[in-house]
Amino acid sequence: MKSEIGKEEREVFAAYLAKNHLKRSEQREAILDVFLRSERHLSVDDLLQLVQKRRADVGRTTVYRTLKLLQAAGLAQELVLQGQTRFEREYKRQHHDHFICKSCGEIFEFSSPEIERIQDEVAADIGFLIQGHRHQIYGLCRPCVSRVAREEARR
Amino acid sequence: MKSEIGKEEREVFAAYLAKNHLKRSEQREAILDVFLRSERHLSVDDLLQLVQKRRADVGRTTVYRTLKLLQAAGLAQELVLQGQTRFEREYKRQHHDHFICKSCGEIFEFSSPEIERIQDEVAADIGFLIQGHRHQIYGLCRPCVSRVAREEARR
DNA sequence: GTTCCTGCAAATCCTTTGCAAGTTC
DNA sequence: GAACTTGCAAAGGATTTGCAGGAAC
Repeated sequence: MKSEIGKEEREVFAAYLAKNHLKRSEQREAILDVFLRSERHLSVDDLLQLVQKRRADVGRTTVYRTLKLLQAAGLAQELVLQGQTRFEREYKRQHHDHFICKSCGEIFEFSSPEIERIQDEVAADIGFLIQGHRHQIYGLCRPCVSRVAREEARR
Repeated sequence: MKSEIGKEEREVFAAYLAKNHLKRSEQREAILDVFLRSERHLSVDDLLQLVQKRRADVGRTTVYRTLKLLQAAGLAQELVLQGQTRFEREYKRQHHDHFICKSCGEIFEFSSPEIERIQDEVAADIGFLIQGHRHQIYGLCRPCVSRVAREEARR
């Protein structure tokens, strides 16, 4: 079972390490495994805590260092949401952007080819070569909108 | 002359201070003035240096604190571009987003009602109430694209 | 006079780095 | 054995906070 999850990513990581004369280690594998199993947008602390459940001796420093490797290998991507740095899987995932609920912190993903198309047009107008983008929408998610509405009504 | 620039913003700031039982000070006025005169996207350091040209005794702490007030008063807005915190004028400015050139660091503004419209649609689909957004596009600006192309050709 | 501001130094928070000991190749 | 990795502690950078003295109301 364990070996099924993220098999491809594991190979990509192994290849990345090999290509750069780096070594595998139990810590790196544990971190990658936990990272791949979590579908969420993890902070360094989230990841550290999850990893430490499995191996209590893994240090925060190693998590930071491994995340850098995962990014370099194209497996992870860093986002800064509401001032918080988070990481998500990147490998072979469709590009997407984020809604962030300011009330509950929930993060929703979205993607819009139409928006991307318009971006390209705007960029072409000023001769800008796009290499990447970040698009974050803040507000309240449906449950929080309802909750706030109820609270308002109660006053 | 001096009194003409940002007259309205000065009034907004004065009103904000009054409403919150806060006091005016020469430092705050100097910071606001420098901030309003600069059309760029300033880091705290940029702003500090500019302010200190006028009043060498203004401390970094005061700049931080005043920027918080300017944000609360709706006069300034914080952006995080390429990991750098910057501030720009917000009062009565049309909403806009940013292109950032990774090579020269130049920042270009853009706005697209069409993108905003699509955002609204996507948000409506999931019942999300939009309160704000950040949309940043990274890449190379026209001059840098040309420069890079020339450099490539020379090899 | 009371309340608010200011600058400094110290404290925090997040992240990176130096290093000695342990692993992988 | 050589080269790389680890965790710790220390260093860094950015921002905030405690506080005593100074300014605004």
